[in-house]
Amino acid sequence: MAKQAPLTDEALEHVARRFAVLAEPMRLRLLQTLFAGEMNVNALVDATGGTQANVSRHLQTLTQAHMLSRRKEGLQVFYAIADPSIFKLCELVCGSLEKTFAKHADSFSR
Amino acid sequence: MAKQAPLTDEALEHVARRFAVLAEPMRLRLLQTLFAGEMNVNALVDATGGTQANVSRHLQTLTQAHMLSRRKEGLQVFYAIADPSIFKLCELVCGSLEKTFAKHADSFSR
DNA sequence: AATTAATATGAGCATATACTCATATTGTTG
DNA sequence: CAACAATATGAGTATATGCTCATATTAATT
Repeated sequence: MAKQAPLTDEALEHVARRFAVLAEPMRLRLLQTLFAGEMNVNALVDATGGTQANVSRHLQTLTQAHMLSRRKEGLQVFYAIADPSIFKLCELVCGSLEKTFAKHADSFSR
Repeated sequence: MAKQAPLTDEALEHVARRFAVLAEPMRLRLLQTLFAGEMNVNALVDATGGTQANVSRHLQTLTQAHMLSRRKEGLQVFYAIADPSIFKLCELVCGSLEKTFAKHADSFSR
């Protein structure tokens, strides 16, 4: 097993930034919706129930973090999940949450 | 492969909350330091270079999220990583970052 | 009991970011 | 070229959260 190299402050900020991108319910909702495959903005607006402006902004955030890819086709813009590690990340967190949930039940609602 | 069940709004908020806890450099620094094993607050203050007040607050946040355990022994309080999925989470994000970093290099510094 | 040590917490300020509304931009069609 | 459709963005407001300083709490020691 390799020894854990201490991360630089800069590296830590990058990691933190990445987690921050995932720390918004609407962005998670968008990612979850895109699990089914590529989709344009209007479809995402419909699927998530958000406003067009807000969805657009969140898509920008996800794209800048290289989590989504962006493909323009005429008037429409299609987004898709670009980083497959997102799947595993969400699985991990969900799984861990379930365990914690089972153990602590009541105290969990915050 | 099981079909992806759509998450409720409440579930999404829990997941987002969990990511948010990991979205702070100082908290990541604390977690990284604790990878070596249980440690008391003073040791963590020294290791991270943070102020006592700030470290204490972040430890509280991590503990409330069930990521750390807390053990009191006389005057001292010892914290340890309570959720092993943290290790994998950090590995995943770091690995993914490295790949993205390699690909996009310059555009990465934000 | 008084003093000291280790940790936690209240209050206040500064900053970041999510949301909305309106408008700009970009590309299509008649 | 005018009108329209899909997406992006500027400006402003509200809220959340991190940080610091000072002080409170808890437990040990003399």
